[in-house]
Amino acid sequence: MTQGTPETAVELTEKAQHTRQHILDTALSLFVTNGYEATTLRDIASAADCSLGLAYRYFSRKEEFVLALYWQMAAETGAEIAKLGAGTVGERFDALMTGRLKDAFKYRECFQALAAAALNPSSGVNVLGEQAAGMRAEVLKGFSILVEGAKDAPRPAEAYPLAMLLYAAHFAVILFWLYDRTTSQVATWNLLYLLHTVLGWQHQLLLLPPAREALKRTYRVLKGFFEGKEDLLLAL
Amino acid sequence: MTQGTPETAVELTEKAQHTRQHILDTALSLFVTNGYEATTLRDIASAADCSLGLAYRYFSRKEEFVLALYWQMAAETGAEIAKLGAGTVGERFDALMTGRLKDAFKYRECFQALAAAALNPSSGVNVLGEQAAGMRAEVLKGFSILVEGAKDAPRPAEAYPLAMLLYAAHFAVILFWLYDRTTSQVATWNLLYLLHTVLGWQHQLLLLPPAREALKRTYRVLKGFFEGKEDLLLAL
DNA sequence: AACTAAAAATGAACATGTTCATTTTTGAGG
DNA sequence: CCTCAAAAATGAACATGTTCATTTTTAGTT
Repeated sequence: MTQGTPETAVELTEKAQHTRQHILDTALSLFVTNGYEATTLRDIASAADCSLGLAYRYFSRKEEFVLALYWQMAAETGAEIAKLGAGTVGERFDALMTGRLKDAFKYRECFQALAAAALNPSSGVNVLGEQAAGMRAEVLKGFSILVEGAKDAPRPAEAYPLAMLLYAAHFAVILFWLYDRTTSQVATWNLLYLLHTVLGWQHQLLLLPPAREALKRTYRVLKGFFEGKEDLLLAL
Repeated sequence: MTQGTPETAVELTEKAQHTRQHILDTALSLFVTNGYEATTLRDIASAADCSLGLAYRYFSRKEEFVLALYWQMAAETGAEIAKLGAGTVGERFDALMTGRLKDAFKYRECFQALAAAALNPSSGVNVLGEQAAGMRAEVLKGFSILVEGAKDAPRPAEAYPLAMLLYAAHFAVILFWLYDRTTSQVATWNLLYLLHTVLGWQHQLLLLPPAREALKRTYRVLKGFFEGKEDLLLAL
């Protein structure tokens, strides 16, 4: 609910927490004013009035600063869903994403760097996979609530698969937004509105067996993808 | 059709071409054997029997090596589409992507690095945008042919929008594949099969006005996204 | 107060991508 | 064969992310 490093093995003393937070705040503020790439770790250390080595005591790589921010935002997503007003799945998803992206705007460049790092499995930054499993489960639960609490919720059997689909869509939209070069990210807002429309068909569509079957298959694919398991059920 | 740097302003002499190609080949082979990250530019230079500086004469950054590879594969995509057998849109798309991904397999890690760089607008590597416009147009034309030559091609008005959708889907599948941690990328193959199924509905679906409208809107969103223009028609 | 082990903090050293001033090679013209 | 400017090639120097051996501080115990 607060910030940074979930499921970290090591406990930090109160003083360490303070120092860590101070360095993190300094770093984020430098990122916002000067940009992520342009901010060197020496800049951060000197702005935070500490040594280079100390920054590395708390953040094992540069991306870790943004990762801390990401954890914070991911955690907030659950809370935001809870605050969502009544409405259809489409409306709730739209409202959620619009809000989240607006919040993230000032850190857009930071998240670009994070996405780049996360896309590189060898970078050690894992937004998906192992360590993130807890957070993923939590956000997924949030999307379940989003679906189940909607006016046009599908039948129970389809609710969780649909939630998974929205979870994947939420990542896709974030990626789209990060790389959207249209002015004011117009394309992203149009995409969200389009999704709004298409999600409006969801309830009717899922009355048809082929659509239900496709959703189930989509669910299996995404589950395999996010969990990264070998998924012994190979095909079909 | 051959390799590297399309629309490069500077002309290279024959000797320069040779040297460049030699360095590129050396680099790619090192990438494959030792991995992209583990291969330093000093490794490349020494394996290619040249100085560090010379490598930079031909490749302004490390990612440029993989970018050259990417251009080559993107160019081949057009040729692969032409070779595609008869079949439905779904079958042809499936066959194309399966083939392309199998070809790309040995460079998977390289492309991960490239994707990471490409995702970072500040990195100067642009797989989309300006310089890539020519290649994009060409590949898009390829997808048009894929659609129009299919047994279940939609009506002409919908062909190009559908081609654009496939173009976007092809990027999405590549990204999915790059980050697919299931064994042998099973999730990706399942995804492709799923898309195969869903694309099988395309023809019937596009007889319905709402679906046609949605496709048209999707087209507009994607067009804006890829061209990165401000797209004055703001909403709806 | 003295001692001490753990925690916190330091900064020099390193690796590697990148730049650049300089040198060497090439090849056309006289 | 000589000249010389352009092309090709060099390698030292730089910037910055990262590591690590070392020093300083902290806090609990005697």
